[in-house]
Amino acid sequence: MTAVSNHDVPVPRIDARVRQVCDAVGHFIEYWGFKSIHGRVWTLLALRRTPVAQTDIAEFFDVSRSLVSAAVSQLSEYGLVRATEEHRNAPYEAVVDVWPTVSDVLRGREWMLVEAARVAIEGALEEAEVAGAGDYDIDRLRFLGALTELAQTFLRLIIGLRVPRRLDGIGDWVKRAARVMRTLRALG
Amino acid sequence: MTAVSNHDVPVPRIDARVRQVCDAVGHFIEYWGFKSIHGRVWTLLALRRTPVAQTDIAEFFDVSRSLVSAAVSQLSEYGLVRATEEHRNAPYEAVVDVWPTVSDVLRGREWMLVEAARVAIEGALEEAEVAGAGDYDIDRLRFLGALTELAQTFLRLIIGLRVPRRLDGIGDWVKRAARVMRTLRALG
DNA sequence: GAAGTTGTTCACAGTTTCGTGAACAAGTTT
DNA sequence: AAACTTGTTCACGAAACTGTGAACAACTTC
Repeated sequence: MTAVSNHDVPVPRIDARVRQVCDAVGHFIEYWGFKSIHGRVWTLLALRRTPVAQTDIAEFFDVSRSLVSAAVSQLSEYGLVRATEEHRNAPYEAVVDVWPTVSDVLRGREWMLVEAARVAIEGALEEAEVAGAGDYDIDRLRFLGALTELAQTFLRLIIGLRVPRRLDGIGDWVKRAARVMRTLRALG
Repeated sequence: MTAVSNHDVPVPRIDARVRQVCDAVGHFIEYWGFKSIHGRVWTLLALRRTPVAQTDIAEFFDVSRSLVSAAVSQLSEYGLVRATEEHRNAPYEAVVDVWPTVSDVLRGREWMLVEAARVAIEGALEEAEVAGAGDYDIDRLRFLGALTELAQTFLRLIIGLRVPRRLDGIGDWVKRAARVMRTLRALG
């Protein structure tokens, strides 16, 4: 695929649309601790019918091969992408079932953060009992403690959740989830 | 409060514990699009029984007054903190009910991101119908579209949710939420 | 096996982010 | 009103992040 032959083959218009989808997913997951390039690469692999080589990916997004190499290797570690063959130059495909990874991230990252807060609050409460609360409002501290436990309850449950993997059945899932959430909302 | 008199007054040990709590909260909210200093300042104000001046805040965290000034003014815009009097040097207190702000953030930030993805996917699907799908798997594209709608359903419901404001009653809330989440889990 | 292609590594440039300190404005105290 | 304290603004460093290009290693093809 040299420059000359490339000149004669017009880029399909669908490519531009798919690129927009990849960018949107990239932006979205940027707010979830991943990098934009990870979302873009995963989305492209998820949408392509056949596995894609790193060179193609780099060309598609107009970025360097080094960037794609790093992104693919990290996505591979996360288990979000896999090589279709054994050898080094094998093209990659997306792992469509991303929930195990999302679940792991929540368990690893969010849980640790909340747990650190809970421990700190616990320590402050003990110190307050021993040496006095000083300028601080102990009830507020207890409230924060209760909130961390609430967060941990949710995290535990969300981690155990099952998210639909295939297209069929997702409609029902949405409806049932909506009904349950309405119930939850009424309780608040 | 000069350097000399300060030398004689030992820093209460509870302060160090509270600082740890503030740091933990700061780290946590860093993953939610805010800055660490915002979480630290809000937490200190929330835990102090009386309003706090900016100079005190800066001293407490050992950061510059300029940083605190910016942080407080942004927290003020968010409605997470408020001056207790009208004049410029008034000390600040925390707004404990943070849910309206969290809700706004979700509505503003997350919704826009998901909506952008949905629109892009919609466009790609239309293009595929007109000009053909090329190398792409249309079912996968439809699946992504269904996921964005699922996400939007959840966002809509979460935005309408009520989170407890006071300490009393939070225990019940946690229990009921847990029961509902177990139900949801069983559906998945 | 020589030449070309693909993936990896690494030092580096461009940008963004975080926080500082100095200068200034606003308010307080004596 | 002079001296001091407090809050604001802004230009600026330090550090982190993103992506690049060149050099190299692993593979393929002719």
